[in-house]
Amino acid sequence: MATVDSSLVAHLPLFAGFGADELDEILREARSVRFPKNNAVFAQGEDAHSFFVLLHGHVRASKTTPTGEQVVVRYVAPGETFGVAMAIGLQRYPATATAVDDSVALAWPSAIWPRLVAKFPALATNTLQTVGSRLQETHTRVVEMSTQQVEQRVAHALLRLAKQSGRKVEHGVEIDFPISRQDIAQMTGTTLHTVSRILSGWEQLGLIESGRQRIVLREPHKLFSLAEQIPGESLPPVRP
Amino acid sequence: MATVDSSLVAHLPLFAGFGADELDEILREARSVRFPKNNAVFAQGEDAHSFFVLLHGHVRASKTTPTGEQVVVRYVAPGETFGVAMAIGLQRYPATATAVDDSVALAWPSAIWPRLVAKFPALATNTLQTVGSRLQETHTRVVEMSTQQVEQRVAHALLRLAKQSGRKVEHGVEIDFPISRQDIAQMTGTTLHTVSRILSGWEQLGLIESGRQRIVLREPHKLFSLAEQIPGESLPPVRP
DNA sequence: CGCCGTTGTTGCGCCAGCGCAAACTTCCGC
DNA sequence: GCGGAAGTTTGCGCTGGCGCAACAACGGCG
Repeated sequence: MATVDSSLVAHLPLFAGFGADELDEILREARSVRFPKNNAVFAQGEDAHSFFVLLHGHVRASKTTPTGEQVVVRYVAPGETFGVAMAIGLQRYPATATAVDDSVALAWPSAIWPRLVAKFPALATNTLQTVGSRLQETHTRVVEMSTQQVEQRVAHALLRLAKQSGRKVEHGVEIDFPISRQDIAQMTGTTLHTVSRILSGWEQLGLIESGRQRIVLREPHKLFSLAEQIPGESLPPVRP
Repeated sequence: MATVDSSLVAHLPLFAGFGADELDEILREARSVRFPKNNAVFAQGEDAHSFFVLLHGHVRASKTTPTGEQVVVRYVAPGETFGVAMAIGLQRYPATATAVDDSVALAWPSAIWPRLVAKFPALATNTLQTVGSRLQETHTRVVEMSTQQVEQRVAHALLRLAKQSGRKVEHGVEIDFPISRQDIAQMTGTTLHTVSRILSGWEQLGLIESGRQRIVLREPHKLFSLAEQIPGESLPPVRP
């Protein structure tokens, strides 16, 4: 297995403050793994054998309830760490990770985490910041679900996805991986029917352009004002 | 200012793995602060000057939206850390902390966190576990809000509060601090009206006993089965 | 190139829970 | 002991969004 070029990952938050030598030492312990589109990286409840840094592609983390409903926890973009169950004191993965596109990740055995952290304490503080940010984001999501209408939550979700994984295209910003109405429903706590209706409405208004598992934001700014809208205020009419 | 007796806090997760000497050294940097009932410990947006360990009492952490709505993030029980904004990379507190009862906390200046962590790396790993658990809990909350009815969410909320801060009383388990219908509504993403109706219903059924800012769970087990109930199934009738 | 599974759209009826409003109870300070 | 503030209860009407159902469009595969 070819070693990973440290210059590719040196700038990642996980490795902030590390010198080239230290980085090499850490990377020597990693293997690079390829996950074809729609394949599982790991499954909820499974023994947390490894933790990962995503290099290419996109990974969806989702939780399944005892009654079978699925909720999307987050989408992992390149450069982000995931599967850090061991670091936060879990023996098993609390969610399922699925590659939504052909993806490549670095993987370390969870078992070496304690040793790595003992030798490189900055790993712990860097991970603490990462997990802290995720806690903030999840709190934001709780606040949104508590106080906003479905339409606003969907708008926020799209804007976040575009910010995290948006790609400039001719007519706006396209979300850079396949995502269905169902996925968006599971991110925002609603049904695919409602999401479909909302997106159809927005397409009518020219705010977005969408197809099968594909969404382009044509008017991110208008979408943003809609996301912040107080229910009752209405969007200014669109010029035909 | 009297120094804190290390035996009182030695067992806390934050200090797991520390010897008496190390603990003393850390505690020497702390001051003990008293917060009367209904006083703020810190406010959302304020400079994150300190982080805390709660010794006595109960603290509510809540977030306020730009439009003025409040959402309760969590209740802090004795022994728990809170206000660790600095550790997760924030300059300002992301929420407001209010003592809901007369409370006492240890406080460290946030500024010394980097120095403490450099000297005692276990602080970082311990905090990582704590923040990780909170992330799990918050995810659970998102899943509940996405998939469950209001009644089930309220039941779960009460059970969690009772588990965390329950006190055995004659007729059941009482939540050991003043909590209003409004507070529960802000924890579960509903309105105080709906919470009031639900609690009244449960009181009729003899599941709980409640008064002003006071709730006793009389039948935690029945409440639990109600919390897990698939909507549509009904609770077995109560014997008169 | 045609079949089939997956994904998306849309109409319709219903209801859980919200918004509003008003009355009541409990607690606390003076 | 009184008055006011804070918390709670309850009725009523409305509606956002869900559940169901049927259909349409797309794309991958043989």
